[in-house]
Amino acid sequence: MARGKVQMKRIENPAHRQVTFCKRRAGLLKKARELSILCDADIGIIIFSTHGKLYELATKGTMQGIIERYKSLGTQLDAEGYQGEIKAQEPVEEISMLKQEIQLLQKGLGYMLGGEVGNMNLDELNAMEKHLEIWIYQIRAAKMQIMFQEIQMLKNKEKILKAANGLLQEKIEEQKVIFDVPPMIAGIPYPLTIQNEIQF
Amino acid sequence: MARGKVQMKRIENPAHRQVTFCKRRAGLLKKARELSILCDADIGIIIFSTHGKLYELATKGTMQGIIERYKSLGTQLDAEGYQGEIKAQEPVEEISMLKQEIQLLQKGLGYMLGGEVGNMNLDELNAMEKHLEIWIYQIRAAKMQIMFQEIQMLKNKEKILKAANGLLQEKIEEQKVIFDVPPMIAGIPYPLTIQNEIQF
DNA sequence: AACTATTAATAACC
DNA sequence: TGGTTATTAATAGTT
Repeated sequence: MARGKVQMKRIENPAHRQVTFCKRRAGLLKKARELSILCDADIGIIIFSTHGKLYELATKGTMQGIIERYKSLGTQLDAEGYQGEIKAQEPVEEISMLKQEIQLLQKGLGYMLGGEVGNMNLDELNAMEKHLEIWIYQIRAAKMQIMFQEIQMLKNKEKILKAANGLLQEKIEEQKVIFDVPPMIAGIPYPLTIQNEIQF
Repeated sequence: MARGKVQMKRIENPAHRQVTFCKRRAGLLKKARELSILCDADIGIIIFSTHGKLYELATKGTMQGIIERYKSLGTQLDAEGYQGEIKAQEPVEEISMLKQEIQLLQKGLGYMLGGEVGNMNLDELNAMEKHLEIWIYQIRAAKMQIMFQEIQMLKNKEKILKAANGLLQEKIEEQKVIFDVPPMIAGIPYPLTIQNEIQF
């Protein structure tokens, strides 16, 4: 659209191609944002450059959200059924999702804190902030859950071990009574008096 | 781009909005195809209209392929780096600091999400975002620290209890040998075979 | 859906 | 990279 019509084929000159990629990519994303605002559409765009660098846009929620929406709709149309559930039931899946969220968060922050802010209006910034909040919440919640689970597990272990210790002590006492054993010299440290101190 | 400049906000007239959606959607997809051809980029676009209708474009492979590529890249980047050094000062002081940060964060969020954004300029928003980032980082790091400490403590407890159990068992064995006691009928569950399952 | 008067995007150049 | 400008491309309002 300027200084001569362009042929619709791959630009061979790498420098030229890079410049065009930059400019047209910006234009495409702008058009997408405009369409989303004007027509209230939810749009997700993923762009991989020749050398595999990722550029993305998600106009309403997150890319993750759009992909899930896409898949949920896709599986309706397609009997093949893919892997549908991204609902993070499996730990591995959860961790994967977490990492994605973190990446999104970082990307969003980078976008905002970089020089691109000048091109965003207040509504866009507002939306970005809401996303931020959601992302943070999700990340925090997921991590908390994992850690709480570990704590719960360890507490259970402790409980079981304490109970086992109790039984063992009882047994020793029984044996002492039955066989009238004199107390051992090398005393065993009483297991219920563990200090809540942290040792590294 | 024609017969008058357009306001960047949602078109309220439904018929008008629908027409614009059609035209601009076509334009967007055309631009995407051009970018893909000219610059050899792999592009995926997902569009959901207001009423949930799906439009999509995948320039090279399938949308599925693009999504998988996107996800693999997302999970590839590891979220290391928050192992940060929060100087474990006095617990009370730390908690107090934490509370202050949370208060600040909540205040900031309330401010931003409460519609006051209109009165803030881009620089102010930018500053607020940076604060947000810092606050989140600090809160997360501090919480992590506390939880790691608890986990560490519980692991130590477990270790000590296991050791104690071992000693007690040995003692029982000794007594069995010394006094030739027949094995007890009510066996004690072997304490080192605790499952890593979570009980609530 | 087709037609244009305009605006928006951008190819080439710096 | 990041600007400028001559042109082309997209499209808002209209028919």
